[in-house]
Amino acid sequence: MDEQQERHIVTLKDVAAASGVSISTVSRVLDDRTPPSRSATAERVRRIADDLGYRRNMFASGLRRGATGTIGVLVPRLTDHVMALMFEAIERTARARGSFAVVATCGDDPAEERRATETLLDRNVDGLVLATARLDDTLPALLRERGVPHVLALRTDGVSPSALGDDEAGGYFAARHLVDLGHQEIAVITGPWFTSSARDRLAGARRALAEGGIELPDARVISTGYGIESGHVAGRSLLDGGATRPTAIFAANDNLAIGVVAAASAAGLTVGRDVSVVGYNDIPLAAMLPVPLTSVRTAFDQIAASALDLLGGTDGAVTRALPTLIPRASTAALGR
Amino acid sequence: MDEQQERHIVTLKDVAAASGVSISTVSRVLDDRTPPSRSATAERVRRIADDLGYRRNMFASGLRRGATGTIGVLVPRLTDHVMALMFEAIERTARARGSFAVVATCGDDPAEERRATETLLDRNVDGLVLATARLDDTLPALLRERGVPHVLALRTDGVSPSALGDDEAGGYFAARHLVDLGHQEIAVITGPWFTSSARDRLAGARRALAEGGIELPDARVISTGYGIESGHVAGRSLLDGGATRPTAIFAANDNLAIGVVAAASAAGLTVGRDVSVVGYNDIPLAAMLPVPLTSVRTAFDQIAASALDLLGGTDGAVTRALPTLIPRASTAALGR
DNA sequence: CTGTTAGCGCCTTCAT
DNA sequence: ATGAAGGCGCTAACAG
Repeated sequence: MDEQQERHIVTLKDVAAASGVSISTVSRVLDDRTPPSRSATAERVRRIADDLGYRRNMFASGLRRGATGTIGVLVPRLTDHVMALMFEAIERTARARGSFAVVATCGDDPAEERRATETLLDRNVDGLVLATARLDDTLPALLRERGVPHVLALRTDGVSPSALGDDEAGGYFAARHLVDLGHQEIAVITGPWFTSSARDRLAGARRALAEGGIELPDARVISTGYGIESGHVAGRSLLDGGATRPTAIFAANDNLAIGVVAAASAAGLTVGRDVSVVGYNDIPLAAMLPVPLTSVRTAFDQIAASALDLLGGTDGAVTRALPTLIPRASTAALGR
Repeated sequence: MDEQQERHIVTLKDVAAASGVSISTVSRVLDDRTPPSRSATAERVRRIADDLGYRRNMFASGLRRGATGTIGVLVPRLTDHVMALMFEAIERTARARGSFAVVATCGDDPAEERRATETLLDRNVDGLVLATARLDDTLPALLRERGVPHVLALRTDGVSPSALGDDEAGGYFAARHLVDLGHQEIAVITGPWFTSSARDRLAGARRALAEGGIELPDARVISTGYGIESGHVAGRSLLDGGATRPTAIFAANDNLAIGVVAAASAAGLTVGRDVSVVGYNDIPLAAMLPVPLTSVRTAFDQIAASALDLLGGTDGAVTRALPTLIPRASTAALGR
């Protein structure tokens, strides 16, 4: 279809020459930020630009305008399914709003986080979405000082604008579900203590248990990482406990839950019969496990939308998207 | 530590003024592409630039130089663990070589793939890594015509430079492993037929079976998607078959294998005893499943390194990184 | 609405 | 080794 050989890259000058108007006119006609003119020349210029295969040079354009139509996203790692889902949601949302999302990964290392942030800022992003916040992190404060537009996603430092899931409610739903099934011996495995999500999910679970008049001794609360391995270790320590073994476990993350399930299998227990397990986030895999996993579904799209809203917004707001409990076979009433 | 308030962004001009030299000198001193000068002024300028918190404006710089130090990566989706692993490997490698990797996702839709490619090219990437190639895809041809530096990763169209895993060898290892365990009734579930990886893995499996003098009837070969769900469906159809049921299944992807395992559980079969299952890629989850999954480990880092090598290279080469079989509990000798 | 003019910040000849 | 000058492609004032 396209016959033009793009050996030479088409610039505004070429389009101007071909249309017999000035460069500025072309620039204005092709400006996508204003409602497009419907005048005859405008139409013609647009057609010619299209025929020639003109594409705006983002460097030149970005140099001149302030903004770049790019937002930077920082996540610990994309191999964490939760982060991949979050980023894809942000990417979709950004695209729908006409911008482009670039991602950088930084593991769990604050120094690396700084470095990655600088890298993104160097690329003149219009704003930053951080899915890395620790409660003890000073990066958000630094960004606030520097006046860099930013928003925290999934986790908060308690100060900067944040687009969160309602982790307290999610934790409540999960634990309430177990209580409703008649469980009394319940344990909670929560994520790293430096994440707001870990604390809030535990707080929600505590509320549900308190309502049911159920004790949650400290020995039944384990704070650990967010990886499968952590769940495996925690699960083993909970399930090997013989008589004191809990009949139900709320893992504050599907990875943890998967680790727990593996530990249960290894201990000869059947999940959904001998022990009930609830996860969190409802990653697609949850539904496809040998024993489908009950989980709390996080509204990633809603969080992404809020995040981009807040990026534009004026000052420190916090949104909390309500999650949904998805009951599956991994949880069952006590005593079958 | 940094005391300067970056209200005003520091440019070369500022550094020049503060050091009492010309802009061009500063520009030269700070040019990271050439071996850094060790002269007195050079050292001083570098120090001042650092103190002032100077950061090169990539737009201005990119506008002037041709290159941007950015490579674009195109993947179908990051929620596919394989793609997340591939991208992270590319990101790491790129960073180690001083560039930055940006990713775009495009699903399985060729039209969307074009759009995403244009988006990346608009951002003046120095080159493109595509992990999306279909055998019937015309995008690589288009890029070749246009002279856009690019390399295909994981999958090839058979023409453009490609950094692949040795899928034929991997398929061979997987099937050979099953043959060695004494299995005779073996089925293969392979990925979409438009991917070179699906075809090559099947070809390797065929070779191993042929060596063992084992038949692979067409009914025992299923070509499907690369998702868990596809594996579940395929697994069900293979395992429900009563007497004709295979004793071992090679799934050309861990997702497929997980789906098969779920189907096996649902059919009341114990994986590793009643049926052996081999996956492919050895995603971290594979080792953590209730029954740890035997899989063929893909050398993502090696593929990433080759990909970036080929991006710089002259013309159409193909590299194939040798994978490794990782035996686990999901495969066992026939008859226990 | 259109064209002219003047840079955005940086890099790179070309002279010194 | 250094400085002066021009321009990458685009956009934002400023006239007309």
